Amino acid sequence: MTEFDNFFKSAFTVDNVIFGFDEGDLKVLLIKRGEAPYMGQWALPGYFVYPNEDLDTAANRVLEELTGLRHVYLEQVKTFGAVNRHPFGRVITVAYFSLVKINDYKLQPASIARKAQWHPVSEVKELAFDHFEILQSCFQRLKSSVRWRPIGFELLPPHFTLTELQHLYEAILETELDKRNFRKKILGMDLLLDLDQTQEGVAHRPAKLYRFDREKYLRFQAEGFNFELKEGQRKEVRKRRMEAV
Amino acid sequence: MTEFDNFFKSAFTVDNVIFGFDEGDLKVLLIKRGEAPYMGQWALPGYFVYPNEDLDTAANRVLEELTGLRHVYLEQVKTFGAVNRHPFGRVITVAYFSLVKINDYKLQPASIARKAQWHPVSEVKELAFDHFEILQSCFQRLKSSVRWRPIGFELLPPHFTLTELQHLYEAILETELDKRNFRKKILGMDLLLDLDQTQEGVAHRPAKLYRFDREKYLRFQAEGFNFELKEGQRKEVRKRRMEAV
DNA sequence: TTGCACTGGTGTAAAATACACACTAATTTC
DNA sequence: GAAATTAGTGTGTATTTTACACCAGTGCAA
Repeated sequence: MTEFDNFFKSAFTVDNVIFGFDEGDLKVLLIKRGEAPYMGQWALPGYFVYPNEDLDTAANRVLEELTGLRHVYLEQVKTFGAVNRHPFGRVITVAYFSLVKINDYKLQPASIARKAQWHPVSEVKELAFDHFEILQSCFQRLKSSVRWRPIGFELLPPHFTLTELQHLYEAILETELDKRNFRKKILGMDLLLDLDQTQEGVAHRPAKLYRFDREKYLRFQAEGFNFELKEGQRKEVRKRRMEAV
Repeated sequence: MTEFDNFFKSAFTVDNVIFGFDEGDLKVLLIKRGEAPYMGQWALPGYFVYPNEDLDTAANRVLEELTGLRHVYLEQVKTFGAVNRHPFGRVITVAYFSLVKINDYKLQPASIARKAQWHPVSEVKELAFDHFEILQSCFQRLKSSVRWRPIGFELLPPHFTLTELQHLYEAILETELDKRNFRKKILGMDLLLDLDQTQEGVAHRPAKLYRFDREKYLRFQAEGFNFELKEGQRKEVRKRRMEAV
């Protein structure tokens, strides 16, 4: 028993914004609440942090229980602790986002029980607690992270075409990119491995398949190489400035 | 009494990395611990979050108790919750950084009692708990924030010269900037108000004084204007790449 | 088999930005 | 009035971003 035990303690949780990419849409995995408060509403998956658990571990656990996936990209974003954010008492929550390849994802028993479902990010309008705000923070963070590090690949299957990759970036950045400039930039980073394979079963000229070369990325990163994807930003700003006039 | 009360609860705190700028050095306000654990060691100022307090409020309170300052720039950075980060029990801490003008800062009774002292960031080598890691995260965040938003002004007195501003940026970014390019870029942002005054009491040609035009900044920000300060980055990367070879 | 629908794939020129670089101007001090 | 010190200023080159349009390969249907 130390002086410590006299201080106020609170419940604390992690909430995980699980992003996936499918059918050209950026999606987020939500859960239909089966209990009060906010019964029947959609919410972010989250849970209490156990006493013997680091924060990252807890976030990974929440993710794995739902999707069965481990070793996926996970990033801590922000902590939400408004006094009244939970009607039953003080709960502080650490928000994470993670990136999963939807195809890898096998519905876990837990996720069926918890009625998990993918929702296009752009169509989510309302969530339990302050989860909508949390979602927005995480989406914002994903947007800025993706410009600096090639984390987009985490959302695609191991083999993908350049067009798929571009659509992914467009979904995340909520903008349109120029095909030629995008390809120039991405290929110029020298992070893609040409697999000498092409798509099959498509009713048009098949595209080449690539995979992300993680080893090369790590080597480049150590050398201080810069992966900034600037494209579309200046344009965006200019557009907004015009609109403002 | 709800189901809630059965869950594990933990103590949680905020820690505040208070940056200041003085004598050309970026500094951080540290406290000499007067109690176990880590008695006698330097630590970041921090305290428990009260039951009726939001996180930002707690961070502001910690800051005000030490410096007497309110309404300064404050940014949440990251939450640290490793199981054993505190020897007396589980403590989760939310790290913030804040930017204060050292000249405004009046030593508060509380800060004298707590033996607060400014330390050049570059000379801090070891801190209590995981505070060194926290400091590094916050410094890193300051570095990247300062490239995107003109928050540097928060560290300078209301009136300053361009050279002072440049030294500040150099201290934060840990690099040297070219005088002419820096001035071109900063003045081009059109955020500085020329005060038609000059320095006094200096033994050389006196410099013009400027102040930051916050209103204009807010207006520009609303228009989606971009304040990126890119200078020095490409150079840095290239240098590091050379070294790596 | 031919043509249509569809998506894949490619280069270049103009504009904006980043970078490197060196001298004159104004003031104090001795 | 000479020396010392910092303020202030402009231009050319390299790099990056941007805008933009056509031919190529495949499946499918007529």
